[in-house]
Amino acid sequence: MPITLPRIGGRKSDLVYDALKRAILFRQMPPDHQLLEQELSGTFGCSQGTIREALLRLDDDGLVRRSGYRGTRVTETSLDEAGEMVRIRLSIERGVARRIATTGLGTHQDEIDSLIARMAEAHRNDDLYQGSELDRAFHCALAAAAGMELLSPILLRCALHIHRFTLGSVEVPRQFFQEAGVDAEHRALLDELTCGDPDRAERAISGHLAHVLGRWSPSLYKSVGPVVFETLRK
Amino acid sequence: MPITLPRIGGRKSDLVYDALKRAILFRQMPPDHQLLEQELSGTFGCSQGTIREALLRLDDDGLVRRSGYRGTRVTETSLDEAGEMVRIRLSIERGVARRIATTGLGTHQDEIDSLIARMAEAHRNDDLYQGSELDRAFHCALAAAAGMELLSPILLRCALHIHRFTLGSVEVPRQFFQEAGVDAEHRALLDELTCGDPDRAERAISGHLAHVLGRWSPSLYKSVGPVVFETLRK
DNA sequence: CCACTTATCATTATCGATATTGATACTAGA
DNA sequence: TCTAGTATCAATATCGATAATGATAAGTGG
Repeated sequence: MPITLPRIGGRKSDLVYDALKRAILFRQMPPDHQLLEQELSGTFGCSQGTIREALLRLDDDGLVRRSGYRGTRVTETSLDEAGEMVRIRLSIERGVARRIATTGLGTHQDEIDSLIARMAEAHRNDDLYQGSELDRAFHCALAAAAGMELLSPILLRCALHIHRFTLGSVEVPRQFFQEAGVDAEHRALLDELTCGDPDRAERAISGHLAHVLGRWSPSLYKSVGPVVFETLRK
Repeated sequence: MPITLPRIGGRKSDLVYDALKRAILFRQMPPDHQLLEQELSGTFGCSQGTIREALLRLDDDGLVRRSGYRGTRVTETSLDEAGEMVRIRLSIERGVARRIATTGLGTHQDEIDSLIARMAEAHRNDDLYQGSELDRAFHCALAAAAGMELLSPILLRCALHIHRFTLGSVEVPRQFFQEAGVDAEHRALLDELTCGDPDRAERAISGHLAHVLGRWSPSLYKSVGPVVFETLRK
């Protein structure tokens, strides 16, 4: 019987990246907060180069801004920009939904099922960060299943900034997050997506995004405007 | 009189990044080509860490795919994915155009003028790579002027992959590129954008993208479908 | 012959030290 | 006092060497 030991090893830069990302998403590090490579290398007990690698990734995520030789700072966010992210995300995911409706999930079926399960798990454990990571991974996997892998990074980025906005300005009651429905909701979404009808699939994904956003951040949802989620692409 | 010397210094990783990017865009390194950090460090005469930094950036651009401990390879491209990039880009730029129509270019005026001038210069020198870099910077600056700076990276990425597709499968006659009209074209676009009428601005940017794409890659333009460029957002 | 372990190899990941940069405070001369 | 030049400082950027990883080939007991 294979006993589970605490995962030792793995890339240190990943740990640093995750820790910093978490801190930024939850506003423990507010916008404009400065990050020093050497200081962080002390904090995390690793070398400056490892910190640098994590910071480079955060920079590409748009969570920090690096200006050569002059330091690294946490970026700002705004309702407007989050709104734009929502619109782009919606546009991408509509296309993804339509394509999945006709081609199915292919080899990504298992991966996607597993992601839904792990998301439910994270929700049970009340792990917001893990939940948001998995949610992004889930939608990203849908894009991959639709054969739009080059779009995944864009989608990932949009979702990340949306999550950053919603997590940073938490208007969310705890019990919502623990709500058992999250699991069923994703499975229902998946059923609609694979039903074979593009219009129905598109409506399903739009509805899902509207529903979730409306609960997590009513202000952002309102700012984008409900009508945006209702119109069909074609 | 300050004599102009060849720029020495600057970040080495930038030089490496540019050189590799160019090679990928022009298909001197085809999809699936493997890039070895140590070999490249020899080629470029710098350390492995510097190469790594360049490769990380290319990875974020989506031009290469790094899989930990297992190597770095040039990614694939396809007509379908390029088409998606075009649609996303169009969607973003329409929003940018509408906003610029109402708010103007603000402090970005000079920067944008300068970019147009440098683009014309690159065209005169027949420098395709520089031309494409500046074109992306131009559209990116428009987004920034519209106050959508978080969108810039996404736009940049879309444009990059579109350029990669068009540059990689050159159906382009040389004389087109040297055509004097490129400069005037961008200035005319700018005039339309700042005319104050959102609908007109949106039509202008859509027309510009359709026009340019149609000349650079008729097949991609056709694949996306002309009608996509015609419909108004609102 | 086969499952399972071990060795080897190609490649990336990490480290600690040092070089470079850009901003700012300081200083000497007109 | 002003100003050009210089020293200092807080940062990142780079380097060369070494460690860790994953894939695969080679060996080993059954």
